[in-house]
Amino acid sequence: MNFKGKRQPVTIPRAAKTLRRTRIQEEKEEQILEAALDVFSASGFRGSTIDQIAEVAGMSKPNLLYYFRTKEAMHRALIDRVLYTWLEPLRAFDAEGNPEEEIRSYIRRKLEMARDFPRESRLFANEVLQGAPHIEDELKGPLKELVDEKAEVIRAWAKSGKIVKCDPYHLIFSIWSTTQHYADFDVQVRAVLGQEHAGEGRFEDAARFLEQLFIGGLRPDRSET
Amino acid sequence: MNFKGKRQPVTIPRAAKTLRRTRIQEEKEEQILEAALDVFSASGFRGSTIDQIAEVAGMSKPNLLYYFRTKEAMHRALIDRVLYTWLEPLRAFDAEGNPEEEIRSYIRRKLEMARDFPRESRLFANEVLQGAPHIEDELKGPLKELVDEKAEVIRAWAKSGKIVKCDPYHLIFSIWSTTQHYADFDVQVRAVLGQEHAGEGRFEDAARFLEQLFIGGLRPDRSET
DNA sequence: TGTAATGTTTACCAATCGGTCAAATATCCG
DNA sequence: CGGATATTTGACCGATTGGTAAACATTACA
Repeated sequence: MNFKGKRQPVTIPRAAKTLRRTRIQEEKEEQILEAALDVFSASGFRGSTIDQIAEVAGMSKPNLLYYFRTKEAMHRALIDRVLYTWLEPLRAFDAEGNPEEEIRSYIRRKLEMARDFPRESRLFANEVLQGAPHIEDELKGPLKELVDEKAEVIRAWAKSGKIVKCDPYHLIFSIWSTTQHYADFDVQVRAVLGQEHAGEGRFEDAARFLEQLFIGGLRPDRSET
Repeated sequence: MNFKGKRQPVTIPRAAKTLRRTRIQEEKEEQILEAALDVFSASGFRGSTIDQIAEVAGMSKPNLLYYFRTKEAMHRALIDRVLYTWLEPLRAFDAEGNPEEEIRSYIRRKLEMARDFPRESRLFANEVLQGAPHIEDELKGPLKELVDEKAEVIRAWAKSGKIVKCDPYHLIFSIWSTTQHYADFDVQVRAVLGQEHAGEGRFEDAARFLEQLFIGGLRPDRSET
């Protein structure tokens, strides 16, 4: 909390007035966040050090701190950036579409994210797992609102008999958990599958299984009491 | 790697010869592991400090280190102790039983563990999430062997038409992920459900949903190509 | 081209990290 | 009781932590 005359660094002049960000700023901040994603996603916030990030980013620690004044600021910037894309698949969930096809493509999209952006998934997993000390507001705010909205869609589907009657929240949880499992618990998945089946094909296998499970499990055949 | 004449502390004389462990040793080691579980499960290995554990355990840091010579030793002892009970539900999986009932009760047991032993679940989640640097051998050894064995059982069920044809490994993964989600991502679950539905009843709701999903999804009705 | 603003680095700081040591204290047992 | 053993503690260590100060280098731009 001191700003004793030090030249104010430009760190994240988010929506600042006329302050343009230079080319170097864009590049370096990108470079830093890329490295920070590597480190934070692998060790969590407390377990990561600025030195590690600096080394991965290929720059000196004070140079890092010129762009992001604290470790927290780096983490915060990363979370903010990642949260939006992380929620995209759920946002694409369409009330007008065919339920079976919507769920199928939601699963597929989430699985593709687990395959293509595992670090982003692990970043959140680490954060939530450790009590979400930095993103509690995001969870109770934007996330909850979006889920509430989509849950209402699912509830409507169930009510009109398009899918089996079920708790929409736990349905969403189960899709999250099953798909993200392949990013977050990757080493365990690989270890259990063994070398033979741990190739990239595991995502195909997972997709096949999960679609079968969810489509079969939600089909409004003979609904339970 | 120094043992310059220091009186060897008794730390974990696992299966040591005639060396009885005193009452105090039992108590203190228990007390330490309890505190270590608290801290490690909340912050991961790298993010936890011996001082934190000492404070939670209500003893001085050197006293802690009298019973466990290093932070790693503490973590290792904790992992070893927890791994066994963590695998119990899967071990109970019975090849002779009724498939539907076996899967149902496996889900229920795993869900009970998520409810009653969330710290144990998070300890593993943290470890695996961060690349399982301390338990790789356990994953590729005992864990894989047990899963291989149970996967064969499931495969047999599928072959004989008792359940739908599906990949047994991904079935097991999906049960792990959906159930452990309620321990590992507890804060997120609570945040999304909101105060109204985040009570203990959420485990009942989850059990209902998951049983419906898995039983429905695996029922050998009209199997896919 | 000059100069003001921006970017980078070296040297450093106090706090905390995992862990050690010797001395002090508590417990056990004959 | 008394001595041997087991337990506990405060003081301390070098390494690492997040972060700073200020000198130095580069860039953008008039």
